[in-house]
Amino acid sequence: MPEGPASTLSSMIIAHLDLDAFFAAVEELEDPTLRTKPLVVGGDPHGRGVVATANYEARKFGIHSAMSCAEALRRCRHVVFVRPRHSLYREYSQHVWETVRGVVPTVERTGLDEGYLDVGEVAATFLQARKLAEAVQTSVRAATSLTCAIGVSTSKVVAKIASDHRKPGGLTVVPEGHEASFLSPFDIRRLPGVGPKAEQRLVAGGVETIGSLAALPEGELRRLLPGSVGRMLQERARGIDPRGLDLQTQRISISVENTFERDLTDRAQLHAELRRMAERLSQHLRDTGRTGRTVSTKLRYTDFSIRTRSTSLRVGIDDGEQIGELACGLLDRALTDRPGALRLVGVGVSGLASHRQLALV
DNA sequence: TCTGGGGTCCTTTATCGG
DNA sequence: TCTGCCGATAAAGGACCC
Repeated sequence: MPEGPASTLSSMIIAHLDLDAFFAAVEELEDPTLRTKPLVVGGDPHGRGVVATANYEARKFGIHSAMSCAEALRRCRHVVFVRPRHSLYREYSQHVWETVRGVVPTVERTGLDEGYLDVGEVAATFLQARKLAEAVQTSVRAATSLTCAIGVSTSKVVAKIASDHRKPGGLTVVPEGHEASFLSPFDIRRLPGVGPKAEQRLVAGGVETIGSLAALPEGELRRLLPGSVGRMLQERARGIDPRGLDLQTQRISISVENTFERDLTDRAQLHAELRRMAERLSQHLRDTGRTGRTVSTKLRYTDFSIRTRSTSLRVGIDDGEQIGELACGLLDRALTDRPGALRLVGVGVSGLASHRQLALV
């Protein structure tokens, strides 16, 4: 693709960076004997755990993220299972992003292992952007021994699909003017925002590639994906995505949830579980100097359907007993509306405020 | 004994005061 | 006094993402 010194660019240049099999890669660095083995970071293969990350050895057996660990074990008898160590991943992640900011200062982190870079701030052309992306890859590797894939284009959506294009470790640059033709052949599911539901609807309507979504007549689009979602996805399928980098980092809600080893019906046990989770939540609130005004309880029934009940207070709270009490009341309400055994309960708070804000200023 | 845990955003519906 | 409308906010559900 041509990427010559394209005069002045009115549009953005955005890169998307994605660390390769991040959790698994960290575990391999911590224990190099894992490097040659199929590895899954995730839950209990004999319980209800799922795969968080599989290394590339494990992927050869068809193992991938979100698959149940039991299924992963069936696909490869000698796969090694490791429990996630999130605080370790956070440390590695911080180191990575500090390194990235040394090359491109403006970054939006969208997860421990991925984020967008404002390359346009440092590069004027796509040729320069490519050099910069290579420099990011080199420095991350030098600083942390981790590898990453990067996509560069004029928008978030194209940069993201580009970073996914050559994995692991690849670099894909899609210059201005080539966005739609680059996206066109990809499977519809690769478009961010198209999940299982939208995919099903689109495929039922004969739309299987991003290009055919881009070309879909207005009426057809409205029939398959009503509402603003459809229009937005079609715009993105055409490579049009006005979103800039979102640099604000404040949490909107925090929550704790737990799937039981076996489904639970006993009210006292459920209450005890909620109270323990409320205590954890409360600890987290106090550690970070925040309170929440809205408490919600989440129930997942055996058929996987989800109910939530929530209640709002006039003032924020951080007390574990109080949150637990409210959460139990909400659980009772939900179970009155729809009785049944539960496989998961959760409790969350939103409407967060930081009560040390004034003191810090 | 399929199917985690932590989030965000959007839409619809209910409720309430003016 | 009754009714309708409007806007704001809360509550609930759904889809999606890593």
